[in-house]
Amino acid sequence: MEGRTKHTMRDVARLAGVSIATVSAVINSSANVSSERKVRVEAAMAALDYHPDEVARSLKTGRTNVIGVVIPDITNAFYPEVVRGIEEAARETGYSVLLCDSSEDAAEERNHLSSLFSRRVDGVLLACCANSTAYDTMLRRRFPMVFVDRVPASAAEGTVSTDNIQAGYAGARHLIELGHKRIAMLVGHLGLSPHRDRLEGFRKAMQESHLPIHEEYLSCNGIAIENGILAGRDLLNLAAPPTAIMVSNSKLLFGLIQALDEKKVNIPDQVSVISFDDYIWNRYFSPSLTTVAQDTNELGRRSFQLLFEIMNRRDGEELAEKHVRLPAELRIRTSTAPPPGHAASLTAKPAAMSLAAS
Amino acid sequence: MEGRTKHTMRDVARLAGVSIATVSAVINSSANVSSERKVRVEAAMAALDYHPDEVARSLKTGRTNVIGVVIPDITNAFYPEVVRGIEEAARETGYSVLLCDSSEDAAEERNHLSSLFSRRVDGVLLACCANSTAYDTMLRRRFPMVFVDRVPASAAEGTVSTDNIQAGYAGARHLIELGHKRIAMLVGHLGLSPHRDRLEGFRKAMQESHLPIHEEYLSCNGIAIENGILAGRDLLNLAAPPTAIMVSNSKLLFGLIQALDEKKVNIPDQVSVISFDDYIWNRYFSPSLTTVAQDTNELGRRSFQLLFEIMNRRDGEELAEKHVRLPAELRIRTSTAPPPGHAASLTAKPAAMSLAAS
DNA sequence: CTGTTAGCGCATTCAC
DNA sequence: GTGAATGCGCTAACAG
Repeated sequence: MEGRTKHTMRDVARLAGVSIATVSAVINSSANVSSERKVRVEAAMAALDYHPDEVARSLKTGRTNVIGVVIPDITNAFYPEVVRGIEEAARETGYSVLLCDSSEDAAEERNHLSSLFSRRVDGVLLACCANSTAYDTMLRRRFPMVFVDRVPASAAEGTVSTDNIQAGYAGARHLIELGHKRIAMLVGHLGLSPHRDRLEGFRKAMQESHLPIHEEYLSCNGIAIENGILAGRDLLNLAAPPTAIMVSNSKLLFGLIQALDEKKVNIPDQVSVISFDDYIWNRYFSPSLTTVAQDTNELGRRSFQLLFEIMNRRDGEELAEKHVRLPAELRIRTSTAPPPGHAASLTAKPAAMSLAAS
Repeated sequence: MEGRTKHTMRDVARLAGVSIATVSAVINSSANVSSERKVRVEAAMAALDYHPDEVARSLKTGRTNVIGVVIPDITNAFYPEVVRGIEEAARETGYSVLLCDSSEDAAEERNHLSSLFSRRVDGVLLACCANSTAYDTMLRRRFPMVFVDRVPASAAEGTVSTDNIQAGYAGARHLIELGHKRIAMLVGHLGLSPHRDRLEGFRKAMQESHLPIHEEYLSCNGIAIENGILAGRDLLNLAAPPTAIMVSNSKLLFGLIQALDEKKVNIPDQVSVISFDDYIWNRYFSPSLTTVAQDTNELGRRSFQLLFEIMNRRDGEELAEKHVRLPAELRIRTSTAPPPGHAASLTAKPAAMSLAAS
């Protein structure tokens, strides 16, 4: 075998002394082949180091067994975990993953979607970026697609996300139960459903407790570190700064921590901090970080499963579950505490770790 | 346009009133087509929402414009940054990325490699896991392949990695210059080239300074958090515990921090800690973490570029650069300090941030 | 059970 | 410049 010689089914058939169709049959176990011939074919395949050409097979069958995954930023620690879940589920089902990073850019996203379409992937998983509209072209083509995490309001079906309203609610409840009344939130970007939803949950919790929401306590300028720094500084300069801050994203969190550090503000003595998405390092911060966690791996798995259903459904068939919504889980650590000067925190002791079911 | 209707070049040709070959020519700008006909073809393509079938094209041309990327663990924060570099470089060159996660499992890696081969990707980027041998099958097939980060000793060409010997040396030098003499290292896994190389650099620096290396100061049991916890506990239980610890991996670091925390050992007053690979959160730890950083994005870009060369070289042609080695950069923060009881640290003040060139 | 045959959609000779 | 014909490697429908 000298190197990368191309061998086709013809070669295998010839060497095994059978027809091409027989080779195809043993590869796909699509028809019954006598075990004697089967052995001969397998021996020939091994001898020639033959591997079926998936490209040719795809052209013939019209399926590639590849899905496209378009995410806004793989260096955002949230997505690798989702991708892992997708990849695992896909692999178990015989699919490969074409990974595309849109860099939070709508034009790039459009290009990727178009490229994936041309490559004839069987379906697409999309976490869309702000101002994205590329997907409706795909939807109009009846292209199998599922939205993950970042879900457009217009999606009639095929969405998988954490219940972010619940997540925002759970985080805010925790702070309220600790006795906080002046609670701020670094929202992130209102054009992105997770952020928008978390704010909604926050509002809901505040209203339920008849707590005022000061507009100057809300910041929705973006999801980068820089936004966190600026928003943090602004909050600390307020005449009546908040006693607790909820941050809807880890990058914003880093910015906030930096701003807090500049002013030598102590967590949690002077201000409590709670963040979304639980990363492994959160528990190694000091103080360790209270967060509202998502099951990122499950998010990935479920989104593949839903896509799989869509890819394989019969024409016009309805989905058993059009929208998958996963529970969020509050993880209490030491970055949240009763507000300064607050009396005993007995009533504030939370009863359960998970508020998802409330 | 009712949905996902299949349109081929035939349809476009018919609508434009030209032949199939003409359509192909305008798509590939492979031949001169009169501008009048060109416009007609383009209009027809737009009207039919036609997108060339890359599968068919690949079958015909023998190239897929897809590369495979096999990494051991996408949830290891190191790899997403590498993948980002790869993806950017690939996209700029018109390639897509098929992402495979081997879960640090040699058998899984083998399956992925085999699958990628069948899918006729044009080349593969591989960060191999321990005990991996699957790649030599690919190499024997003369399959274009480049090793990234984790490089087998046997690779005759096509490797891209950080100079980890230098990295280990730089980290150890920093500790030595601070005045440390009892220095430990959580090595990770000796079957993985980055870890092995960092240990070598560590040894080199110690020997240069005539400092002894106590075998009980070295731990090479694995790269998981658990290994870090156990190794950390062992070190602290020693009669003469180290005054500085070098950790070759972020997961080991988390484990070590946990062990230190259990014993209420203060960083850097009682023990200095230095880690490899600089992640965004490292500077937000308290104390902020001194690390030896790699240029992960560049690692990705360069590995794609090298693969690109290999994929496109003429038969037997030699590579301009067979092995790419990138410099590491020491980033000094507050987790490293002179050892307890050490006199003024004037001599210990490091002169430059980057020791890469030393 | 096995072999023959006709395309899948496209790029690419070759005649015109 | 343009168009008709051939085949990339495979599957599936059919004939033996």
